[in-house]
Amino acid sequence: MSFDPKSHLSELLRAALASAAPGQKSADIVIERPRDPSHGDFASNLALQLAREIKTNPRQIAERLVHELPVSGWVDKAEVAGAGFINFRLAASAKSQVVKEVLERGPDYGKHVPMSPGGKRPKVQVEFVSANPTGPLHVGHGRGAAYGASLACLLTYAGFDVTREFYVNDAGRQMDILAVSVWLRYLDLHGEKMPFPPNAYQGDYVKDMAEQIRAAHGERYVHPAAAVLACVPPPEPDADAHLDGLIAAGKDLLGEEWHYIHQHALSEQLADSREDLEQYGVHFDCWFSERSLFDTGMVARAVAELEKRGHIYIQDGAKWFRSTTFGDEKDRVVQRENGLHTYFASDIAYHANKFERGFDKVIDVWGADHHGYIPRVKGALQALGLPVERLDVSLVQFVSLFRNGAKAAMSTRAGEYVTLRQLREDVGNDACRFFYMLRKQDQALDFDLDLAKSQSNDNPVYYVQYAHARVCSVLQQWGGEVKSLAAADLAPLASVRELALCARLREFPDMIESAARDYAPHAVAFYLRDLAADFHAWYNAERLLVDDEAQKQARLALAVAVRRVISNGLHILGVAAPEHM
RNA sequence: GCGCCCGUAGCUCAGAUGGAUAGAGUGCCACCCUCCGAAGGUGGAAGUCGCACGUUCGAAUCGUGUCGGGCGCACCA
Repeated sequence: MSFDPKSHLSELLRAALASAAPGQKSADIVIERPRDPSHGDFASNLALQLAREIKTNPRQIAERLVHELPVSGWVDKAEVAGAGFINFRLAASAKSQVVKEVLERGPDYGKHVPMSPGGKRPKVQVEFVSANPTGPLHVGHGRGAAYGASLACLLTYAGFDVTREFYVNDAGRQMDILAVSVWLRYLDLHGEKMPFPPNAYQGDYVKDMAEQIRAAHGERYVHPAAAVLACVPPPEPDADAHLDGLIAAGKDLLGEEWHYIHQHALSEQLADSREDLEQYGVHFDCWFSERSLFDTGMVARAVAELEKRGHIYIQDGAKWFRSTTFGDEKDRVVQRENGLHTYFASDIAYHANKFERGFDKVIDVWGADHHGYIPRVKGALQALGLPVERLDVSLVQFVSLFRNGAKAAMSTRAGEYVTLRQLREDVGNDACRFFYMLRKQDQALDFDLDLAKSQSNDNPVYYVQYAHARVCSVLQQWGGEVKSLAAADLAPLASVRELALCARLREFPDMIESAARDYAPHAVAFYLRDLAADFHAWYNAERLLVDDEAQKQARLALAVAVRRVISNGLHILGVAAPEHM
């Protein structure tokens, strides 16, 4: 049976309240941890809140409450302080109790169990990264990936049944541009020279794919440059019309074989992203294809449903969704004049599908530049009669790269970017994942490449990992059976540092809960840094392997508990907990 | 012009539901290994929480205004 100080103190206060102020016995009781340790281990502002209601000096109320407080073996002292706070000091035994709990629950310490009687965990989906498969992932995707993966794991700890999903944008113009880019490079390899459009994909990976196709299929897809350019408008003045003309020429000349090039480019890029992410420790349960929404008719059905509900009108030959009804700044096209559906239309179908899959919560992790997109998506869900409050969008702000003190350009199209892969090779997976979590997601991040690399030894991740490795090292020298420590008598843990460390361990589940509620995995990184600091301070102040056997057992038990919580926390962040460094 | 995010120590950033003397890291200064890993620890200096009003017992936190920075306002995805 574990001991929870907050609920215990709250019960005590509830009892005191019933006799001190019966009229207010159902008031909210908040127990918080004071910042300043001299204010005790826990505090309540109950008297301050009651003061307004019952028009009495808060200090008087607090005095009365303390007087009526039932006696408890866990509480050493309850006193009135400041304007009317009630400060509690716990008995040492109440504080060190947490060590036992950590050792018993092990990898599950910090995990919340479902409160409902049926024990069913709410289903939540986290969709993140969802980068266009038109080139390598870059450092911006790296942030979204680190954030989404950590958030998903955090939510698992918080008691949710989590599904991680990647939405594959395998339909639409961007993929056609990639396919035509590959084809043009391929033609170039066969001596069919023509200017490569500046708004096509420039990266070397495009040439690599062209080379692969030549190696596998020789001249099969070759057409003379003159034939390709025959009906294509010139790049000036409309570069997009030129590019679309090239795409049309490709589809026309290649017929069914256009599909091969398109498919090859798609599967190559997707495989590359998937491998990159797996190496980064980011795993997805589901890769959801945008094209499948068209193939199964779901996009058309979604639009038809909106139409049936009277939210669609036709103007200039296009079908518009009246999103202004739901607070959007203007109405949006769902089906163009040429009959093709917009990306927005497939996104409506996609979100409707998410809801059909029965998630209690759907979380979209988007780049901050998509924030203007939120009202129209929520509006569409509302128009379809779906429970829109189940959708949360978490915006991840931009990553700006700084190299040699200057902001580096980053455009996939231009091929000027630093890939996630390069970044990982430079600073390492652990430092990379942790570095991203050192900043709140809605805060713009300046990633100084030179600094990240040169300071990699000062990176906070090593500080945390070092605490873990130190415990491992001590245990090795001790040479005893770690499991036996679960039975250790914790009474010798009495110093200020030891009890502070215990309090820190006690915070872990609360931290998980609030971080999960706020979708804020960065809180885990900050917590770990604090925990490691408490541990290092204790380690330097007191020896663990002392002669006194009881003392040694208790201290080792505490050290093992610290190691366990560090490892659980690092696991959430996708960072290794090494035994040696 | 309209909308969203942000403004906290020299620098980089935390600060849930409003709470007590606003905190870390880094940089700077002074110290600590014959002793479990010094990738560590101890102490010090460093602040008008952009600014101004307002709400109240109490505001970095909530409201209004204002200044400064970022992003977005497609029949692209």
